[in-house]
Amino acid sequence: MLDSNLDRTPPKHDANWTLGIARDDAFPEPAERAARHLTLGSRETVIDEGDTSRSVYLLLEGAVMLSKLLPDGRRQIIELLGPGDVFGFSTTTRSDVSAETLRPARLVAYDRRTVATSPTLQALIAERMNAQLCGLHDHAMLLGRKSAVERVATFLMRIVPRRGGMGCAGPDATADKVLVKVPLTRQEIADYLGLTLETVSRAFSLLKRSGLLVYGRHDEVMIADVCRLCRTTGSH
Amino acid sequence: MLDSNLDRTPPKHDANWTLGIARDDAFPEPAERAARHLTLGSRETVIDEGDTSRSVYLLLEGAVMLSKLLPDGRRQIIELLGPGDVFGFSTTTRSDVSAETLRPARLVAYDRRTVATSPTLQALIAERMNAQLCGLHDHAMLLGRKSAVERVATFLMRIVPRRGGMGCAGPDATADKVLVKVPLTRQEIADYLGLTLETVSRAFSLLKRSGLLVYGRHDEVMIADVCRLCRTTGSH
DNA sequence: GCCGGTCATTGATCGAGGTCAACGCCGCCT
DNA sequence: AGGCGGCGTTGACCTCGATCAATGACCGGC
Repeated sequence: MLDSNLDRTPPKHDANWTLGIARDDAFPEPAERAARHLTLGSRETVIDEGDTSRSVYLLLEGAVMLSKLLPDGRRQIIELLGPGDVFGFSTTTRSDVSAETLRPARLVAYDRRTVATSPTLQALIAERMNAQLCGLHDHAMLLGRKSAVERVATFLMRIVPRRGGMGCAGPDATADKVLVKVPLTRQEIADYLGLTLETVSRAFSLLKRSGLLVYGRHDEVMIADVCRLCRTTGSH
Repeated sequence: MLDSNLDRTPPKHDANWTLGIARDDAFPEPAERAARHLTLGSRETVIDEGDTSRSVYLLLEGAVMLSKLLPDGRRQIIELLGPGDVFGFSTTTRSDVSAETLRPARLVAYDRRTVATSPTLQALIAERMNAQLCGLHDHAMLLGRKSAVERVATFLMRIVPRRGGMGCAGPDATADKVLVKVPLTRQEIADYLGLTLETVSRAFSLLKRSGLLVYGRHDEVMIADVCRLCRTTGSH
């Protein structure tokens, strides 16, 4: 299914990178040659767990989620990715996770061997892996030791724009109230947090009743008190 | 992965193994000027969560565990490391995890800036990060979706020497029975698996009663039927 | 040997979250 | 408009694992 998307790849590089880490023309020549650009819509599969792949993907724009399945169908959403994040690692030639876009996305796929020959690219990717490793450490703490409400509060803090789960107390210009768009269904949030959808729903209701949350419509939530929400994550 | 087999020969630290970067008897060489060699005993702290550090550590021999604490004291053991694994990443200059040896260990600490300037070292480390990332993916699945017995079975499979959690069904030369040394207390296993020590103990007892396990003494366990144990991990 | 400390096992009970089920809301389709 | 299907909420009940507590096994020191 990855390949079906290849032919729609726009060869144009009007790509002004979101992160400013790198621009197309700044990449080492070999890397550029083996790079495939992908443009995907919302809710499209990038790769399935077990599929053969030698690519490392760099997400330029949009959002992607990585997930794994157990043989009996239990699912765990492993990681939520934003612009600049990388994925597609594996110890074999088969992907150890599935990847699906949560909204329209642009990404670049590099051949893994190519990456190894390009120090610049290697460094860029290593830098992100580093950060994502730390994110997974936090997530392991969440999955292993936090209560349902703490998990949901942590999740909400993570999707607050420009905060990334940090800096609750800082003299932030943004108000106490933030409107957040939740790009996942309750079932997906549950699979991400190691809960059931009912428990997630109950935690939302509880936070709403406590005055920490006010519903916008559809898939939007207004966080009424960011600091108090942050304090219920268990991490502060 | 952590390897509990006592007599397994550690990788020789010749030029091929460490790519010439970490030879005990030949440092400071150009690439190694910023490398510090450490030799630690069992149960020693390498670094504490929050400590300032600009180092990346490469474990040459022994075993190390990484853990995190919540402000209220809840602990999660994030990762168990064996020879060849790396740690010490962070998005800031402060370590996001604590690291403690589980048995006598030898390791090398590289300055992070040095790593960035050495493609060889960078590649070596990226390769391991890749593998450890996949390990963390598996662990997220365990923490989010597996039952207590499945977690303990998975844990045991992970510490079976030379299997690393894989290859249960293969035409493996090793017998059905394996003697495994468990280098963690029940409390530590619990903190690794997101359980309590009592639940871990009960799971052990249950596996023993089912005939999958026979106790050696102390901290040793004889796995009586590796294949059946593997099937109770939930992953196969 | 005896004693004290640490770690593991086992039992009894409790509770957070899972399961099962009913219902509500909303967008979509004919 | 009416009906349908997907998603979310809420309630009732149950279960798995947490908690509280007692006992046991082992080890080192004297």
